[in-house]
Amino acid sequence: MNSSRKTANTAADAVVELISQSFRLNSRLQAAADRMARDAGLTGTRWQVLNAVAQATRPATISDIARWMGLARQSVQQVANALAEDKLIAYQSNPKHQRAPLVVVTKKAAKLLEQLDEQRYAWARAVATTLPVADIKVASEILRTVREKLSG
Amino acid sequence: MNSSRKTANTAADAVVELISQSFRLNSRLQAAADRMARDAGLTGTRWQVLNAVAQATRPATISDIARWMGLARQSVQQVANALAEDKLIAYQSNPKHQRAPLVVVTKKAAKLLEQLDEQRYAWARAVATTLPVADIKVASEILRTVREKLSG
DNA sequence: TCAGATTTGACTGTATCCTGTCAACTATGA
DNA sequence: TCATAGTTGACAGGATACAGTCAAATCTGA
Repeated sequence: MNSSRKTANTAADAVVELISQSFRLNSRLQAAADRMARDAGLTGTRWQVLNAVAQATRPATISDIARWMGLARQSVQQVANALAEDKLIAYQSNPKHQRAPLVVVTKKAAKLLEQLDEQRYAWARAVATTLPVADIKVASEILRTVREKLSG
Repeated sequence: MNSSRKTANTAADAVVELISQSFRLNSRLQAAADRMARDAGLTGTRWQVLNAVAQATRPATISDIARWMGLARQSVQQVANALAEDKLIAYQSNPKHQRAPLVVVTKKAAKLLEQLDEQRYAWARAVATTLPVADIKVASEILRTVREKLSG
């Protein structure tokens, strides 16, 4: 297979190459997340949704979570309903919108997330070795900026 | 929603943040690819598989393509079979392995890819504006290195 | 040479993830 | 106030993406 594409000469070439790397990395990340979440009885996706709910600075609606993750509203809705079935999240009535309840994680889920967070950091420390922190931060910023250009 | 997480203090923090950005970006990229491929009668995924087949330096098997993309073998197999149904790829007998045919794009697919490549570069040029090329390349390298740490 | 390990495509079943549609609810502006 | 536009969850259907299993083909090492 072609593992080394031609060097990027223009900014557009560099962006195309970055997108290619992003796609290829994401497949591996999803697989890694699936493996890690498996012991906890979760899938990578359910973990990500659960994590997004937990990380929200204030109780959020399904639509809020979906916008934050960049996924379609209905994709998150389906996963969230499955999580609610398993008592990992709970819906609370939303005074601002009768039809759009606020989502919170249950204690049961909080414990799972705590365990998974340890695994995640152990994994992250292993990945971080030999990588310059400054470069990692540059990469984060680039990804964030590209995403914002797509979201707007 | 929580749009600004706490600043990464350690290398592990930086990696966790990078992964989060990668997931969120990928959702948007997939959506953008789907939109672009739609006019050509493709989905984002079919375009990516088709592109991987076309980019291969030599005729590759489905397993080769899957390893390159980072997806499960059977995931690519299913998409490839659909592409073959639509006469966008063709299977050629593989002298090295009777059971694993080599995959090539058809002329029909080559034309589609050419059109899509123009759209992709126009898109990439728009995204590239205001982004330092050096930073984009740093990001690419980081993503590539992280992926390789996961593949091994 | 040749038995065991590995690779591969087909098949099955489950979990995402998307688009589109609908009705309920909310926000906006005249 | 009130008609209209926008948002939201439920539902349906199609397209990935995965794990697991099987049989055929290939590879490996003794």
